Amino acid sequence: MPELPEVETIARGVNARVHGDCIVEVWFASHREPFKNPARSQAVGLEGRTILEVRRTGKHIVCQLASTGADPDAQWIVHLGMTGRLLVTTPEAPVEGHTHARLRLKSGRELRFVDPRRFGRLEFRELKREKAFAAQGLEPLTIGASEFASLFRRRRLSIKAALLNQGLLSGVGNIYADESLFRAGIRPRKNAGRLTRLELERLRVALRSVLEDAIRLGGSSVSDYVGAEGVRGFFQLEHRVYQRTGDPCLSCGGLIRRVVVAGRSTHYCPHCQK
DNA sequence: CATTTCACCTGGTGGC
DNA sequence: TGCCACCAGGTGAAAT
Repeated sequence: MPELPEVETIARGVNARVHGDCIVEVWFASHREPFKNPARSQAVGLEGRTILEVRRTGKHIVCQLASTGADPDAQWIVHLGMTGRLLVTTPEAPVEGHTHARLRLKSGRELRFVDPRRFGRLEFRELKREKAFAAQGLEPLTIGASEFASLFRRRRLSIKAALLNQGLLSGVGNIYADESLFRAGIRPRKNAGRLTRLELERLRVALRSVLEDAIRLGGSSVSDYVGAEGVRGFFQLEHRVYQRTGDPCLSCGGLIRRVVVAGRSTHYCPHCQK
């Protein structure tokens, strides 16, 4: 579901509501183990910790947790998958279906993880033995021109597939891959290694600007995405190609086409993107 | 190796 | 109304 701008919006919203708060009690749904660590050990690790900060890294949400006496600092890492949501509620708020985790906080608030399709992941790390979470790929908001270009050099896959590869860049998903390729005027199926220096630089700038614009508008709410306080984003109103198959291109009037690239729906304007 | 395909899940939508 | 095929913001394992 969520890509970089949505995850950024959620992390900011959650951070504003829970930073400095203390986790009093943790509940996990019994039917599924959330990630590498079993639910029980995550709960034990989380309880009694103070949440120092909640921030985004790639598509991951990292909750930085204070040490408790002998235990060192820790992190709770949340990946929302396709349909995951991280909500701050009151304990009395009705518990909706597919709620997998509830963290009761000292302030009286509750942090909930809800995820119908269960593609999301939860991980607890104690920083004594494990290293702090780090994304594999580079951050598209800050990457420089030469670093960006070198990511794609000599690669034989499509530029769309390369943008989606989290080992190269962290945080780009289907919406923003399509939207940035449109802004840069590049065909999604074009071979990544054959892009010119000029095209790569157009793409880097387009990607950064489309992500920044989307963050400014609170992300894209395509179906049921909501931020921490249940507010929808508005960037879906700015989509120029994503899910606009058969609609007129807003630049040239030609029809937006849908193809499958890298196993994903891919939308582009055949006239504007070469 | 690099690249592609598929399975993992549930729910919504649109055609018949 | 019901049934069914298809689609969905992601990712990692298996296959090529």
